[in-house]
Amino acid sequence: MSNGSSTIAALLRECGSSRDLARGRQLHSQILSAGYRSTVLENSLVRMYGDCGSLDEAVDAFSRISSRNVFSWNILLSAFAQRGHLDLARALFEKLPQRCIVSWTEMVSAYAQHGHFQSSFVLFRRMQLEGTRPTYVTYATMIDSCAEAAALGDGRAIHERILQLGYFPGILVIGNSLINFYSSCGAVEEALDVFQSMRRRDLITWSTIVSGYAWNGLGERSAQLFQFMLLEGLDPSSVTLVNVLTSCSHGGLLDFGRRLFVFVTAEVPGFPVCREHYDCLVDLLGRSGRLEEALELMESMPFEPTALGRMSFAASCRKQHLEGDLNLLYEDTNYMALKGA
DNA sequence: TTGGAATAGC
Repeated sequence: MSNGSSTIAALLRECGSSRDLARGRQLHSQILSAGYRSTVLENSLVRMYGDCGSLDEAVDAFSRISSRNVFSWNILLSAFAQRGHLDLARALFEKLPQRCIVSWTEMVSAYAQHGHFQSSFVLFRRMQLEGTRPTYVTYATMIDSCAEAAALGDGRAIHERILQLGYFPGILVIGNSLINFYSSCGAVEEALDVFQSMRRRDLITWSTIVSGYAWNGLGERSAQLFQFMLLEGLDPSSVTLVNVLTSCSHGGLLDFGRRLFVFVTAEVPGFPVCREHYDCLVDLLGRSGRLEEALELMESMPFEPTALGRMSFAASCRKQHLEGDLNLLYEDTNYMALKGA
């Protein structure tokens, strides 16, 4: 019987990560008709609805839990926090019957992810004053917060603390966050120092450092590191390509980005090319001032551009203060953007 | 069972 409910919990989890609300609801009614009742399962339902973005149903499922535990509360908090309902999340947080390190970290992380750098810092301090010890996840969150705010000094201080606590170089995600932090602040040499002192590196580590160089306009070194990544036997994932192409856009690396796209899609067997990659390419061309090429690509690519892709193209046109012929092009795409949005 | 993995222009 408990076997059955753990299988259902896993299925619910799948629905959440693929945002398959319809299937989640279906499972929900199956659970009800089978008469399954356990807090684990009820918590999984709240989580599924939260992950699918249906907060009303998450709240409803929460309110029906017969005996709520600390997991139930944290899952609800996370549903509010991750959808950006910071006030709701905060109110819940201050009433929470039991508050643990996960609740604190979730709240700190929510502020960081939505650009409230000060609030995340204040809460991080309060948490320690109230006697809760941060874990490495909390520190990784704080490093992300500093990356988001480009707060080089604060991030360095946290880096120091991380070293004192011994969370680096041993813990992989701490290293990954630090690389992201230093390169977001333009401190690529420090990002490389972190990269080199890591004991273990995964695909995220490599793609973060490759992106970091691209983001800062250092195409040669980015390309070099990308080669090393392949030599290490790591295949770029779909996310890696989006990530690096986006960084190329930011760093103005038109040639590297274009070559990378061609290489990966042609040379990596079974690489899952999707519309997001084409959107990135359109964005890269647009930002590099190649508006006509971007438009050609939009018309010839094997996927319909997404609303985001169209918007980014329209933004490139607007940014370049188009005149003459290109004005027409702007009108067209603006129209497309409006239609697509 | 809950919080670390990502898709980043201001």
